[in-house]
Amino acid sequence: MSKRKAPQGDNPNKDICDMLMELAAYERNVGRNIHKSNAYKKAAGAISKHPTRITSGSEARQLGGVGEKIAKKIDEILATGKLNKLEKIRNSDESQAINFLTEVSGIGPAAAKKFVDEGITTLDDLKANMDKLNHHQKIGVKYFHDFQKRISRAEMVELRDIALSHVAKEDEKFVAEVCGSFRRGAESSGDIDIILGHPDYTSESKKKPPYIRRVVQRMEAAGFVSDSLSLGESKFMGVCSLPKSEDSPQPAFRRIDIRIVPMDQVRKTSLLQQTST
DNA sequence: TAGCAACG
DNA sequence: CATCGTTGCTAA
Repeated sequence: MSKRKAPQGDNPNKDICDMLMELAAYERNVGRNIHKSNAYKKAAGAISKHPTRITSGSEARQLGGVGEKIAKKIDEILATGKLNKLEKIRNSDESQAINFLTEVSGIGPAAAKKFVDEGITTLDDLKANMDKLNHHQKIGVKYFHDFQKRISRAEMVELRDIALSHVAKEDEKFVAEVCGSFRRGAESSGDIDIILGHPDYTSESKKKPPYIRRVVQRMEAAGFVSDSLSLGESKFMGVCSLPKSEDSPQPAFRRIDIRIVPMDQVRKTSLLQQTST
């Protein structure tokens, strides 16, 4: 489906660009220095447009966006194939802890940095400091292991059927579609994403009817939805699971998103979203 | 209430 | 692939 980007898929300086982009990510997420980060990004962007292999830092400087410091790093990369600073960053306890904490739903770079500064670096640390977490983060900790797991297509079908039955019970005029990778026929998905439309809500409508809240309330009452991460007029993000049956253990808890879009955009949106998860 | 953080 | 819209939280 998707084509080549534009400049060149065969970047002769890819190794350099990758390392600069990694430094950019580090400066943004750990150093919390957006300007340094942007400088690295700019340099990487300029170099990626260069059609031939860079042979020295000073050559790179001609391209613009590359100054003395980055030029020196390029020399080191050309000489040794790696960057000492980057090696140290990769191995640092701080980076590893931040990278881990970021895997918890609701913890982004800023919160991860703050926790690490306070000495909170592991899942157990988080569990011992639940009072320092917001609601979303608490859910992220509670279901950390479940959220790491993929959802088989068979389970996705079950989740879909349950979810759509609740939607239909709320109002049979709803149109509902599961989008994301499931729609493309993927054998597993990371979460379940449902798009909702209703004939009484179109682009022309002035106000958004409280459809989402009603649907979610019904799903909660039925025990299908167990937690809410956020719930607004047009979007719900939360947690659901298959019903627990007698002999089998409690099924995994899954992330579920429900969005309502104007009726005339349902098809367009669900098709557009096909590239996520 | 504005502005940041996080998600998708 | 980055950007942006939606939501929640909190400082002022």
